Amino acid sequence: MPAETPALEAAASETNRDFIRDLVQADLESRRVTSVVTRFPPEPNGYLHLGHAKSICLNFGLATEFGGICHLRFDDTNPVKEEQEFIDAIKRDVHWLGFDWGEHLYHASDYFEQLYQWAEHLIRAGLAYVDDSPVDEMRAMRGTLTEPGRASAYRDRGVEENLDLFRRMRAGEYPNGARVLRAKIDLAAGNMNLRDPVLYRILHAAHPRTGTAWCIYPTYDFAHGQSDAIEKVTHSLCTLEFEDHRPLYDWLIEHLPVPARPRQTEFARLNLGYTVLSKRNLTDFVKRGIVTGWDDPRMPTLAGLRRRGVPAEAVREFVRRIGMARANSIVDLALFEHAIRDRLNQSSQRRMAVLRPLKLTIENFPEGEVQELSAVNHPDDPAAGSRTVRFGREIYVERDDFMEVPAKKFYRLSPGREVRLRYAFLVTCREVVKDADGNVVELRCTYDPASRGGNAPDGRKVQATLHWVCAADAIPAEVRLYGTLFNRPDPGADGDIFADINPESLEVLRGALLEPSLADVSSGEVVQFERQGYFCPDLDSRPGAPVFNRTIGLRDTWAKVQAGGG
RNA sequence: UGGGGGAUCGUUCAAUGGUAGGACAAACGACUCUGACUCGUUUUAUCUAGGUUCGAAUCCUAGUCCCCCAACCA
Repeated sequence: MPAETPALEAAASETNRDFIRDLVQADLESRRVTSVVTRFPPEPNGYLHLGHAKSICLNFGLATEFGGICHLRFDDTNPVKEEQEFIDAIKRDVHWLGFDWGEHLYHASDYFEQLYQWAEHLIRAGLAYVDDSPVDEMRAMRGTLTEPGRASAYRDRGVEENLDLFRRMRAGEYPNGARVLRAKIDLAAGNMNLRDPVLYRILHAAHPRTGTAWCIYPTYDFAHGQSDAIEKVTHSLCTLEFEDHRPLYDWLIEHLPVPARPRQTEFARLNLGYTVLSKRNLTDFVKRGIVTGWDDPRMPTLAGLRRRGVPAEAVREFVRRIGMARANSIVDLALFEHAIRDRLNQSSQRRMAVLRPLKLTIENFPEGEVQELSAVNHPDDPAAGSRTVRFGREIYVERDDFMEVPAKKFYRLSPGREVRLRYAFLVTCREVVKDADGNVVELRCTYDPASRGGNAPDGRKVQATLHWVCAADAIPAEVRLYGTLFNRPDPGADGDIFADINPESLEVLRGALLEPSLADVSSGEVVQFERQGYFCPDLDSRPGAPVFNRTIGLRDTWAKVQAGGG
């Protein structure tokens, strides 16, 4: 066995292997690098979403596994789109996801002076020039996918003139768009990124961090690789659409006196069914009021998921399960939902709540009497203990748990049928009370006093167990049910993403009734409403007026049977 | 039609010349004081056509299809 580096020993085996981890491992073994430095480089022009979570888990995870470090670096080179609010939100969300950059917080804007000096370096080397062409003209002269570009009249300016003009650009002598600095590479290149890409543009705009110190800003291509080099990033990981930029990334690293030679590796971005993971689209939804904000529980943003009650562990587990590859794909939403349920099933205490109440009166239960019953908080975790629930003559059950004319395979409550009320008694439906319009408004039942706790002494079985709340002490609440924001797995595939918006993505239930202990659920805590799903208090809750979000429903085999025409 | 990538169960990720495997989904069954959870069983895949080889998802050749690129966005 060859001596292993500490970094290799640190690579834990419990993590899934993928081509990037293999590459890092190989780089370590070949001593191309001696330690691992990665970075997560968000642009602060919006909130982080699930797609970013994949990148965050990759970059921070890799660093942890190989004993390296991961930087958080804001790619803040476009003050027109970037805001402090987004910087703050991004930090909050990365932390929430469970990662810590420690002291390694950086900004591309920290390097503006160095980048500027390097731009002058390129000019002196005859590898960059100031172009006065208007945008339209430059676009026209760049050629097309099949035709080469043409040189602008300014391409052969002398070094001194270029230097002078570039310095004047910096000094603020020209308006936006008047001139740009371009690299001099190859106007006939098949790769459009090499047709003399723009390195600097004039932007008279205040930057969240540098204020008005600058009026010229480097483009992504000029800032990113050099920032990686300054930070001595060993593995610069990005998504597939930057693949074409790699030759430019390498060209700049090669022609500049940078302190390190980082390498870019691309992986496929995450796509999720019935979801949009594009900051541009998400920004539109916020601006057009299609959602209530970046943290709307229907949004695939980390802030939205957090508000909805999705645990960070579930997001990490999901990312682990989807793997890492170079092939474009659309991950099944069910995989994400499974990760959420899997996590919540372990961590959530059980409670009872009735979403759509139907009154149930127990005729042979003494008027005014209240019984105290014991209910376990978690069936698989005795340490979670139990609580007391009160039971009386009048209770509420779920409307969906009653059918006057039971469908095939429906084995809940119907006239004459006996069911169990969880933790309480067996009850039998004796009579159905309707209003003038024929709507069922109340069930009159009898109970078996000997079945206290839920089982009859004679051992007879019932087919269903129902959740319920006691009319005497139930607390009213608003409950918000969420569906997907889109009504097709590939929103926008026909060109108009707004046409695919699901108009029923939010259902608000105002008459829900909760067992009293639910008044004490703290924010951030997710509980299971038995037989229904996982719910958490929303930040819209007010004293005496709780609002709960449904994080996700339980798997519902009965609903499937019904949908199948049962 | 230029350049760069990619094609493996329904979905997604493995298998790196040697038995095509896992997860999710689906179906069926067991269990059940949650039609949940859990457990068991089952179905289904190497883009096509040639070639190399004892042996090919993997290597070669030729096709087909899909994605990205013509911002002074990232």
